[in-house]
Amino acid sequence: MQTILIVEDDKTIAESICFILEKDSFNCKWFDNGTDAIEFHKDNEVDLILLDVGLPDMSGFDLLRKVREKSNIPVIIISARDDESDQVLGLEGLGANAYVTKPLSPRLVVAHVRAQLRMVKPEVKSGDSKFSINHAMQRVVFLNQELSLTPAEYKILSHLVKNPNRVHSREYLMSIIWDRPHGSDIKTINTHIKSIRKRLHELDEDNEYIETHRGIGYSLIE
Amino acid sequence: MQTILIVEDDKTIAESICFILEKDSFNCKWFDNGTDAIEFHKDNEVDLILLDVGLPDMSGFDLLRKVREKSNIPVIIISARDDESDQVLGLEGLGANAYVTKPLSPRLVVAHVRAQLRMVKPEVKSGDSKFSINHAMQRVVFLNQELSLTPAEYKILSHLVKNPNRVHSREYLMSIIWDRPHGSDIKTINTHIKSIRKRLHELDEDNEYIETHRGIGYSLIE
DNA sequence: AGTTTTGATGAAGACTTAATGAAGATTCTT
DNA sequence: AAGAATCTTCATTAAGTCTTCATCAAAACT
Repeated sequence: MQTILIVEDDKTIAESICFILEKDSFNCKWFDNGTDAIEFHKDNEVDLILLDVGLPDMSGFDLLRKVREKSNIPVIIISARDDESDQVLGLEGLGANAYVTKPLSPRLVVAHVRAQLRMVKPEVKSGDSKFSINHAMQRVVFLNQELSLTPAEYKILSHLVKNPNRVHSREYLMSIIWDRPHGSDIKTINTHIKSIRKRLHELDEDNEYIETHRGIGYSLIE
Repeated sequence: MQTILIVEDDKTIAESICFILEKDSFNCKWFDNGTDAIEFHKDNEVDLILLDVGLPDMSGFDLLRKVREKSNIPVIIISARDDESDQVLGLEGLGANAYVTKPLSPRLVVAHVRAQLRMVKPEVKSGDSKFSINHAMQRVVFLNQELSLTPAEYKILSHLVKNPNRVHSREYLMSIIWDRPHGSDIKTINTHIKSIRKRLHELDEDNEYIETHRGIGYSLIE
């Protein structure tokens, strides 16, 4: 059974979506504020989040940001605002996966949920890797030792660890660092990679874990 | 490099989307009708389709249906009609992955593209050929070993691997290397082919995989 | 065969891209 | 507001890649 987290302060909307989702045999958890939702997400396995951007206690985008620090699950944003810049900000900057605007029909929402869940990766077991992630502590563990990383370094390295053996473009890695579109130099990534490599070298002098792909970006080798 | 297929009969829209996607280092292929697009999709590796439902020769939904017979790649539907039933039909019935309505901003489209591709499953190996492509690592795999290639070599060889047993003119191979018109010598290709051959010989001394077609170009033999 | 055309080859130089170290700007803390 | 940590930029150096060129080899043409 897959669990959908609904964060929506309008009780009527939330209930009707819940109703249809549960009829569709999803497990459904509703919160009317961001704080509780984050708390729940921290400690429970959630497969998808339906997120209203207009919440009483925090912006939906802030919540999305928090969620993205921990996981890559699909997030569908519900918004009353049809304003495009919000859409781009949510989607591009923070990795939301779809966008629906109010007034919304429960059926359409369910269609989106299905569309997203259809393509979620089966989780890859971390197994024998030398890397792992301590979500709760915001730390990357390397050779059983916790690395002390700056926020940007953590964001980059944890993403590489979650998606090893594939190339990530500088543009993409940049989008991981920033909360919002930010016009700074793409070469900044080189510097962050440099310092991550330095920290890894301190623990394991011989090996090169982060590979450079000329003209494209970087990858982490397991 | 990931390939995006754009099926859109409005040239202005298609070009502006292409422009931004290519700046974002996607490979972009545009068709203004469904028939050609299906043909291309049949023979080439496509990572995502941007599909306008209002096409001259067939309904976008028909095209989506055809595509779904072959693959599960993400499809983003572009529609002038904001009518909900169309959305549900496309999304739910045929497995489209997202929906944007006109008028659309190229930036928003790109954001959707990224959001979708972020969660696509790793490619599955194709089978009996001695060549395959590791998309995620931007590497060509030959006899189960990953070739270390320069960007230009990768572009050429991966194209040959995707389209084996057919001759590719030097002019065309050049166009694959460059992002923009570039006035350099057509013989440059000879040199790139030379170094690709050299790398292949290191792994398999006897055989000649890349065939020269005098006065025309090269082909890869399976 | 001899001539012409086209491709292969190896190597040099131009060019592009990345790594590096350090300084300046920004943000966060106290 | 001061100080520390972090992020970004910059200049320099290093490495890798692309293109060109001269020469040699192979095929096509007379």
